[in-house]
Amino acid sequence: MTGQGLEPQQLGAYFAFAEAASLLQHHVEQHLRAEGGLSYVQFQLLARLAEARSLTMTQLADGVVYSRSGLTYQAGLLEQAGLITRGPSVDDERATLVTITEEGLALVRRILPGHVQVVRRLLVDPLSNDDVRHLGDIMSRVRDHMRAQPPRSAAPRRRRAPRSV
Amino acid sequence: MTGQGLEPQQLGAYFAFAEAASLLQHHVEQHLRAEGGLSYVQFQLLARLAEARSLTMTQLADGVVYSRSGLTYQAGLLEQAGLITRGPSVDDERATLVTITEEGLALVRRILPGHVQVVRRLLVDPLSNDDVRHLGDIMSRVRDHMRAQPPRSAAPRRRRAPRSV
DNA sequence: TATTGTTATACTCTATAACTATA
DNA sequence: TATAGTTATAGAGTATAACAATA
Repeated sequence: MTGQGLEPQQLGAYFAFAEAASLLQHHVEQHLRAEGGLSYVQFQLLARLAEARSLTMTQLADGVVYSRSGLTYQAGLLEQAGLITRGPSVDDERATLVTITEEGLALVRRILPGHVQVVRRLLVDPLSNDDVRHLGDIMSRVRDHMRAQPPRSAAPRRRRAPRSV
Repeated sequence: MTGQGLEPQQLGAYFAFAEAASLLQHHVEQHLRAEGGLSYVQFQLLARLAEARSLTMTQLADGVVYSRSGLTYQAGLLEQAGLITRGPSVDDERATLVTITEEGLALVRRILPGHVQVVRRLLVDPLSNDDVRHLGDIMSRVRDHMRAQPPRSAAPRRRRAPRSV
């Protein structure tokens, strides 16, 4: 049964979680921009491609971007910068296959160590090994639970409520 | 000693944390916009004011917004919408005192239950009481550790690296 | 001199709707 | 018909720099 409110402890956990995530993201973004001229989204896209080498737009979008056109926009920037290329897919001629270039790989390799160091310094250092294990376990479950929820990245096309403020 | 890389387990915890935070934020934003026509930032500002009634711009900015002008912009919107008022401070005539209106309070009261329910459904429900306690503890420590790091909200005024992509 | 806040401006990013093409 | 991707467009948001006023 999904109850009503939240206990103070639960609310506190939520607030701490939200602020920690916001702070970490802000620090990481500053580092990525200063070090590689990339936004967080751009870095995530490149990091995925660094592992997979080639992905379709839809595969690339999943979990990173919440609209199709948003990915097209970012892919356009990354292609202009020579970090990726886009070409047709042989399996499915509707699809666009995105491939990381040597320059893209080089950029990821150059930035990644510093990125990891920021994460270590801000997130890992203040925690014990046990904490980190717990955090990974808890967050994996929460993530999987949310992934199973309705709205996903490039899936269905829905409306949007207007901003009233 | 702050070491070099991160173990797979540590990296996994970071990825799960980052994705869970992104997903939660996205769901919460959708709810806030649909239910109250507010962005997440706007809701955070109002929620703070609902508790404190009155805060200076600097106090209000802390932990929510990372630039002064960004807060001025948001405060302008909230004031236009009749949710807050801005006036001079008696203690410090440089300061602007932001006060939430009855309408602002009513809006927060109307939205908060649904907001809490989203957080419960997505973050709290898949966790045990023990998990939640752990999460709160871990995140509080991480948050405090990051708060103690150099860059803070409306503090010093620094440069920004150009976007190269 | 340092701090508080605003303004002007430029830019990044996101998302909806309409469209093309292939499955 | 459904899916993959692009384009056009409009709007929201952010941040830097320059500025005015008070401490």
